[in-house]
Amino acid sequence: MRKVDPDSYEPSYAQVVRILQEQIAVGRLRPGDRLPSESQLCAYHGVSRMTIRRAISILVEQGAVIAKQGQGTFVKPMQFWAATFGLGQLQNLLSDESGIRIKILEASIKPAEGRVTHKMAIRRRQRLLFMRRLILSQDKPIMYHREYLVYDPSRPIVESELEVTSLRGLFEGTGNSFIKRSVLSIEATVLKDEEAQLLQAPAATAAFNLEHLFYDFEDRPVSWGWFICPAANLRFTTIVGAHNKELGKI
Amino acid sequence: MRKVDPDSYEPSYAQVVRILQEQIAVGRLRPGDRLPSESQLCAYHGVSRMTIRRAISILVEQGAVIAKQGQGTFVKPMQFWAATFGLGQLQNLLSDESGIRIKILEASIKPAEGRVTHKMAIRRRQRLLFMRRLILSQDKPIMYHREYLVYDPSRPIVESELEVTSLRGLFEGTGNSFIKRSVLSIEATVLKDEEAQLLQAPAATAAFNLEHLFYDFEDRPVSWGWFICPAANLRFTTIVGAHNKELGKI
DNA sequence: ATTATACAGTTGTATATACAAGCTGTCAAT
DNA sequence: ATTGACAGCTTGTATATACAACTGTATAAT
Repeated sequence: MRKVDPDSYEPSYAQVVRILQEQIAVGRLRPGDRLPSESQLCAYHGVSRMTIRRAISILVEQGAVIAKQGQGTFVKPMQFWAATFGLGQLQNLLSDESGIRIKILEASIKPAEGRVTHKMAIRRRQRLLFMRRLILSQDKPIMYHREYLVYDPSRPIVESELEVTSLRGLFEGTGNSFIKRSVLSIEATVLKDEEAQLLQAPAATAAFNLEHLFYDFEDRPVSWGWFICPAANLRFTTIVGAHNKELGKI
Repeated sequence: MRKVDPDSYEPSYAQVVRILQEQIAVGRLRPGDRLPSESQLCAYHGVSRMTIRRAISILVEQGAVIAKQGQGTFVKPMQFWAATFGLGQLQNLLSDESGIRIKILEASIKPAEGRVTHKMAIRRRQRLLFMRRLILSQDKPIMYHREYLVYDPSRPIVESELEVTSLRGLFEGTGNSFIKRSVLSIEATVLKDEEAQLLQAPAATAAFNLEHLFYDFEDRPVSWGWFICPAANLRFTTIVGAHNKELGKI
């Protein structure tokens, strides 16, 4: 079993993390097994207990092990529910920055009606900016975006949104610093006729519907919208459990 | 501004975390702002630097702040891409443990053909157990599951799977300890005729397709399957950015 | 036999200390 | 004006120490 090399450029605590991760990934340590106690690891690796604790606390954060006071630290079994899917995958889809273009289909002022007033917590008939965008990759449409924006002179969000023509700007862009948090929601849907036509997809195609609701620092909604992305363009993948990156990214 | 109370039951480092989180959630600290330096926080709260560091490292883990050596620690802007969706939501759907029942539609031995041999990395015509399950909630079908399992006498996974009639067993259940990791993938699909009939849904309904591929500790695939869940039954939601749970779970 | 007590071993919290590494501005030498 | 050295700040790594909280076991008292 490998030990910590104090002369390595890699910090001691990181080495301990890596070594323990490997032990788990290889199966030397199996779910339910107890790790060596902190003092044992100290003695073995020749580092202080705080360094060992730092390493183990990282593994606890990752969800790889669980520490029980008075008993020891144990390897966690794979938790199906622990799986998480990140929007980073969407980013991959749109990574070829250059080929991405945004086409604005509509930008009009509408009075609020129906669901919008409720979702955005505003008065009926208050003026809203309604936008429809088409995200193109190599001039082929891959996503369709509809969005309501509050129209408030004191908040220059609308103006900055109008300037957004790159996808980067759409998310990390100008309006970003006005937004404190956002509620996101993913549904599975079937393309409506209008959507299918715009996305140049056959009718009744499966698609993801990513709904977003942005709030400013006063906790007022500022934007409500949806991204429609045909299933063919998007897939969320993740790995849960022990996996060793070095071992050939299995 | 609140200080750490050394007499509280709550550990000092946790208090520091909470206080800083509140400062961010309330907008007292905004994206891009620099936090007080560690030594300033020490002096203010009357705790040691290690305690402050521990608190800050937790915020760094959470992605709320970013620490830059030589410069300081800064509040992170909301990162759209940082959003993650957990399968825990699925668990909610199936939380009313009692009402859930699993109906086995089929359990037959088949020789491997086509895609399966590739996905599970086995020889053609090797014997596989093929299962079809229907997950019912209050006797109404909500999910449809198809799965291939390797049939290996030395690995008693198949036997344990056959006994699974509760959903808990399906995931956290008996076979769990044999599985080291799993690759999960979510797609949007449209129900096929067979699926729609089984799920008592109209044809051409939108649905999620959750594909899973389980590996054992020798990194051999042991199970490949899909959950089909109509969109009406499932929705993934998450919050990204600064949110204050105490502030009325907005 | 049952119940306390004590003890050893574990993780959890907290402090004080030292030095390394990185950034920025100031000031002096060129 | 440019360059270089340095001081003063920041976060990063690592150690040694002390005590608290918890668990399980062994031992002693009842």
